[in-house]
Amino acid sequence: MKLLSRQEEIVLLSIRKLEEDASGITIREHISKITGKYWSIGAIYVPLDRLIEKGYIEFYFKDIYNKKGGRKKRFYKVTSEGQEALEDFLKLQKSVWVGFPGYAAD
Amino acid sequence: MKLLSRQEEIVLLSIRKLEEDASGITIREHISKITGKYWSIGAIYVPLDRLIEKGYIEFYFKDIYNKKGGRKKRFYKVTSEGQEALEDFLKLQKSVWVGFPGYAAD
DNA sequence: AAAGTTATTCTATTTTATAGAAAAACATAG
DNA sequence: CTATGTTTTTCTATAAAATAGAATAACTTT
Repeated sequence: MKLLSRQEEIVLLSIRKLEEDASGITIREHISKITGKYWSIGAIYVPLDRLIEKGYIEFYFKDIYNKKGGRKKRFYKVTSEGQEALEDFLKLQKSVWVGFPGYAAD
Repeated sequence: MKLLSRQEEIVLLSIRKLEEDASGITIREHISKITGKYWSIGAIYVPLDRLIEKGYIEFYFKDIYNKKGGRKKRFYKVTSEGQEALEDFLKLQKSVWVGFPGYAAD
Protein backbone atom coordinates (compact mmCIF):
# COMPACT_ATOMS: atom_id res chain seq x y z
CA MET A 1 0.00 0.00 0.00
CA LYS A 2 1.28 3.42 -1.01
CA LEU A 3 1.20 5.99 1.72
CA LEU A 4 0.98 9.73 1.42
CA SER A 5 3.19 12.10 3.33
CA ARG A 6 1.47 14.47 5.72
CA GLN A 7 1.65 17.47 3.41
CA GLU A 8 0.60 15.46 0.39
CA GLU A 9 -2.47 14.34 2.31
CA ILE A 10 -3.41 17.83 3.48
CA VAL A 11 -2.75 19.55 0.17
CA LEU A 12 -4.59 16.91 -1.85
CA LEU A 13 -7.65 17.12 0.33
CA SER A 14 -7.58 20.91 0.33
CA ILE A 15 -7.61 20.99 -3.44
CA ARG A 16 -10.50 18.60 -3.45
CA LYS A 17 -12.43 20.70 -0.99
CA LEU A 18 -11.76 24.02 -2.71
CA GLU A 19 -12.97 22.61 -6.02
CA GLU A 20 -12.88 25.27 -8.77
CA ASP A 21 -11.19 27.72 -6.45
CA ALA A 22 -8.05 25.74 -5.65
CA SER A 23 -5.05 27.96 -6.38
CA GLY A 24 -1.73 28.27 -4.57
CA ILE A 25 -3.04 31.21 -2.58
CA THR A 26 -6.39 29.74 -1.59
CA ILE A 27 -4.82 26.40 -0.72
CA ARG A 28 -2.42 28.17 1.58
CA GLU A 29 -5.23 30.15 3.18
CA HIS A 30 -7.35 27.06 3.61
CA ILE A 31 -4.58 25.06 5.24
CA SER A 32 -3.77 27.95 7.55
CA LYS A 33 -7.39 28.13 8.52
CA ILE A 34 -7.90 24.47 9.36
CA THR A 35 -4.55 24.02 11.08
CA GLY A 36 -4.55 27.41 12.78
CA LYS A 37 -0.91 28.03 12.02
CA TYR A 38 1.36 29.93 9.66
CA TRP A 39 2.48 28.22 6.47
CA SER A 40 5.25 29.67 4.35
CA ILE A 41 4.93 29.92 0.59
CA GLY A 42 7.41 27.11 0.13
CA ALA A 43 5.51 24.86 2.50
CA ILE A 44 2.69 24.92 -0.04
CA TYR A 45 4.41 25.08 -3.41
CA VAL A 46 7.05 22.46 -2.77
CA PRO A 47 4.49 19.74 -2.00
CA LEU A 48 2.35 20.99 -4.90
CA ASP A 49 5.24 20.44 -7.28
CA ARG A 50 5.84 17.00 -5.90
CA LEU A 51 2.19 16.07 -6.28
CA ILE A 52 2.33 17.17 -9.92
CA GLU A 53 5.43 15.04 -10.50
CA LYS A 54 3.65 12.07 -8.99
CA GLY A 55 0.65 12.65 -11.21
CA TYR A 56 -1.74 13.15 -8.30
CA ILE A 57 -2.76 16.67 -9.31
CA GLU A 58 -2.63 18.88 -12.40
CA PHE A 59 -3.21 22.56 -13.06
CA TYR A 60 -5.00 24.73 -15.56
CA PHE A 61 -5.64 28.41 -16.18
CA LYS A 62 -8.85 30.33 -16.25
CA ASP A 63 -9.94 32.83 -18.87
CA ILE A 64 -11.02 35.37 -16.29
CA TYR A 65 -7.89 36.81 -14.74
CA ASN A 66 -7.56 38.86 -11.63
CA LYS A 67 -8.14 42.50 -12.48
CA LYS A 68 -5.29 44.14 -10.55
CA GLY A 69 -2.46 42.65 -12.59
CA GLY A 70 0.03 40.11 -11.38
CA ARG A 71 1.12 36.73 -12.57
CA LYS A 72 -1.37 34.29 -13.95
CA LYS A 73 -2.86 32.09 -11.29
CA ARG A 74 -2.70 28.32 -11.48
CA PHE A 75 -5.72 26.31 -10.54
CA TYR A 76 -5.22 22.79 -9.35
CA LYS A 77 -7.36 19.70 -9.49
CA VAL A 78 -6.92 16.17 -8.25
CA THR A 79 -6.37 13.59 -10.98
CA SER A 80 -7.93 10.15 -10.96
CA GLU A 81 -4.58 8.82 -9.73
CA GLY A 82 -4.71 11.32 -6.91
CA GLN A 83 -8.25 10.37 -6.05
CA GLU A 84 -7.27 6.72 -6.02
CA ALA A 85 -4.29 7.48 -3.78
CA LEU A 86 -6.64 9.17 -1.33
CA GLU A 87 -9.05 6.26 -1.37
CA ASP A 88 -6.25 3.78 -0.79
CA PHE A 89 -4.86 5.94 1.93
CA LEU A 90 -8.22 6.12 3.66
CA LYS A 91 -8.22 2.34 3.93
CA LEU A 92 -4.88 2.47 5.69
CA GLN A 93 -6.09 5.27 7.92
CA LYS A 94 -9.03 3.17 8.99
CA SER A 95 -6.91 0.18 9.89
CA VAL A 96 -4.58 2.42 11.84
CA TRP A 97 -7.26 4.37 13.68
CA VAL A 98 -9.90 1.71 14.21
CA GLY A 99 -10.83 1.47 17.87
CA PHE A 100 -9.68 4.94 18.80
CA PRO A 101 -12.45 6.76 20.70
CA GLY A 102 -14.07 9.34 18.49
CA TYR A 103 -12.84 7.84 15.26
CA ALA A 104 -15.89 6.36 13.62
CA ALA A 105 -15.38 4.88 10.22
CA ASP A 106 -16.78 1.63 8.89
CA MET B 1 -2.65 22.91 16.67
CA LYS B 2 0.26 20.50 16.93
CA LEU B 3 0.47 17.98 14.18
CA LEU B 4 2.03 14.56 14.24
CA SER B 5 4.32 13.27 11.54
CA ARG B 6 3.17 10.22 9.66
CA GLN B 7 5.38 7.78 11.54
CA GLU B 8 4.58 9.34 14.87
CA GLU B 9 0.90 8.84 14.14
CA ILE B 10 1.27 5.23 13.05
CA VAL B 11 3.65 4.23 15.83
CA LEU B 12 1.59 5.91 18.54
CA LEU B 13 -1.58 4.20 17.43
CA SER B 14 0.18 0.85 17.10
CA ILE B 15 1.39 1.04 20.67
CA ARG B 16 -2.09 1.88 21.78
CA LYS B 17 -3.55 -1.03 19.90
CA LEU B 18 -0.96 -3.56 21.05
CA GLU B 19 -1.54 -2.61 24.67
CA GLU B 20 0.61 -4.74 27.01
CA ASP B 21 2.37 -6.34 24.08
CA ALA B 22 3.87 -3.22 22.49
CA SER B 23 7.58 -3.82 22.04
CA GLY B 24 9.92 -2.74 19.25
CA ILE B 25 9.49 -6.09 17.56
CA THR B 26 5.72 -6.36 17.80
CA ILE B 27 5.25 -2.74 16.76
CA ARG B 28 7.31 -3.42 13.68
CA GLU B 29 5.33 -6.56 12.91
CA HIS B 30 2.05 -4.78 13.42
CA ILE B 31 2.94 -1.89 11.16
CA SER B 32 4.17 -4.27 8.49
CA LYS B 33 0.91 -6.11 8.71
CA ILE B 34 -1.41 -3.13 8.37
CA THR B 35 0.64 -1.37 5.72
CA GLY B 36 1.61 -4.50 3.83
CA LYS B 37 5.17 -3.36 3.34
CA TYR B 38 8.66 -3.86 4.68
CA TRP B 39 9.87 -1.63 7.48
CA SER B 40 13.51 -1.51 8.48
CA ILE B 41 14.56 -1.62 12.10
CA GLY B 42 15.54 2.03 11.99
CA ALA B 43 12.17 3.01 10.55
CA ILE B 44 10.67 1.87 13.85
CA TYR B 45 13.26 2.74 16.46
CA VAL B 46 14.09 6.23 15.22
CA PRO B 47 10.49 7.44 15.56
CA LEU B 48 10.20 5.58 18.86
CA ASP B 49 13.13 7.53 20.23
CA ARG B 50 11.65 10.78 19.02
CA LEU B 51 8.32 10.00 20.63
CA ILE B 52 10.10 9.34 23.92
CA GLU B 53 11.93 12.66 23.65
CA LYS B 54 8.64 14.41 23.05
CA GLY B 55 7.10 12.71 26.04
CA TYR B 56 4.40 11.00 24.03
CA ILE B 57 5.42 7.48 25.02
CA GLU B 58 7.49 5.80 27.69
CA PHE B 59 8.85 2.32 28.20
CA TYR B 60 9.12 -0.23 30.97
CA PHE B 61 10.42 -3.74 31.46
CA LYS B 62 8.61 -6.88 32.41
CA ASP B 63 9.65 -9.38 35.06
CA ILE B 64 9.07 -12.32 32.79
CA TYR B 65 11.84 -12.30 30.23
CA ASN B 66 12.02 -14.20 27.02
CA LYS B 67 13.45 -17.63 27.74
CA LYS B 68 15.84 -18.01 24.82
CA GLY B 69 18.29 -15.34 25.87
CA GLY B 70 18.85 -12.03 24.16
CA ARG B 71 18.67 -8.43 25.22
CA LYS B 72 15.92 -7.24 27.53
CA LYS B 73 12.84 -6.15 25.66
CA ARG B 74 11.36 -2.71 26.09
CA PHE B 75 7.63 -2.35 26.32
CA TYR B 76 6.10 0.94 25.32
CA LYS B 77 2.99 2.73 26.39
CA VAL B 78 1.38 5.99 25.38
CA THR B 79 1.56 8.74 27.99
CA SER B 80 -1.28 11.12 28.75
CA GLU B 81 0.55 13.72 26.63
CA GLY B 82 0.64 11.22 23.79
CA GLN B 83 -3.02 10.45 24.19
CA GLU B 84 -3.81 14.14 24.15
CA ALA B 85 -1.71 14.62 21.03
CA LEU B 86 -3.71 11.89 19.32
CA GLU B 87 -7.01 13.41 20.35
CA ASP B 88 -5.94 16.83 19.11
CA PHE B 89 -4.70 15.33 15.93
CA LEU B 90 -7.98 13.55 15.35
CA LYS B 91 -9.73 16.91 15.38
CA LEU B 92 -7.45 18.14 12.64
CA GLN B 93 -7.92 14.93 10.70
CA LYS B 94 -11.65 15.42 10.80
CA SER B 95 -11.50 18.97 9.49
CA VAL B 96 -9.17 17.84 6.73
CA TRP B 97 -11.15 14.76 5.71
CA VAL B 98 -14.71 15.94 6.25
CA GLY B 99 -16.76 15.44 3.13
CA PHE B 100 -14.55 12.78 1.60
CA PRO B 101 -16.68 9.79 0.56
CA GLY B 102 -16.21 6.93 2.98
CA TYR B 103 -14.79 9.08 5.74
CA ALA B 104 -17.42 9.09 8.43
CA ALA B 105 -16.50 10.85 11.62
CA ASP B 106 -18.74 13.12 13.66
C1' DA C 1 34.25 -18.19 29.59
C1' DA C 2 32.57 -18.84 25.04
C1' DA C 3 28.99 -19.12 21.98
C1' DG C 4 24.40 -18.28 20.59
C1' DT C 5 20.29 -15.32 20.65
C1' DT C 6 17.52 -11.33 20.68
C1' DA C 7 16.80 -6.53 20.84
C1' DT C 8 18.42 -1.88 20.60
C1' DT C 9 21.61 1.83 19.39
C1' DC C 10 24.06 4.25 16.08
C1' DT C 11 25.35 6.33 11.78
C1' DA C 12 24.59 7.36 7.14
C1' DT C 13 21.61 8.53 3.32
C1' DT C 14 17.34 9.88 1.19
C1' DT C 15 13.11 12.18 1.27
C1' DT C 16 9.99 15.56 2.98
C1' DA C 17 9.08 19.98 5.27
C1' DT C 18 9.77 24.72 5.92
C1' DA C 19 11.20 29.46 4.95
C1' DG C 20 11.41 33.44 2.28
C1' DA C 21 14.15 35.95 -1.32
C1' DA C 22 14.22 36.26 -6.11
C1' DA C 23 12.16 36.09 -10.40
C1' DA C 24 8.34 35.86 -13.57
C1' DA C 25 4.15 37.48 -15.55
C1' DC C 26 0.68 40.40 -15.93
C1' DA C 27 -1.95 45.30 -15.76
C1' DT C 28 -1.91 50.02 -16.15
C1' DA C 29 -0.10 54.84 -15.65
C1' DG C 30 2.51 58.16 -17.81
C1' DC D 1 5.73 51.59 -25.23
C1' DT D 2 8.44 51.86 -21.10
C1' DA D 3 8.31 52.20 -16.20
C1' DT D 4 6.06 50.91 -12.14
C1' DG D 5 3.18 48.37 -9.16
C1' DT D 6 0.91 43.93 -8.16
C1' DT D 7 0.33 39.15 -7.74
C1' DT D 8 1.92 34.64 -7.99
C1' DT D 9 5.25 31.25 -8.63
C1' DT D 10 9.99 29.48 -8.87
C1' DC D 11 14.19 28.70 -6.73
C1' DT D 12 17.57 27.80 -3.25
C1' DA D 13 18.91 26.84 1.29
C1' DT D 14 18.29 24.67 5.71
C1' DA D 15 15.94 21.73 9.10
C1' DA D 16 13.36 17.76 10.22
C1' DA D 17 11.69 13.21 9.41
C1' DA D 18 12.02 8.70 7.15
C1' DT D 19 14.56 4.77 5.97
C1' DA D 20 18.19 1.25 6.00
C1' DG D 21 20.98 -2.01 8.15
C1' DA D 22 25.58 -2.73 10.44
C1' DA D 23 27.33 -2.59 14.89
C1' DT D 24 26.73 -3.11 19.60
C1' DA D 25 24.65 -4.42 23.88
C1' DA D 26 22.54 -7.52 26.99
C1' DC D 27 20.98 -11.63 28.20
C1' DT D 28 20.89 -17.22 28.29
C1' DT D 29 22.85 -21.47 27.87
C1' DT D 30 26.56 -24.69 27.02
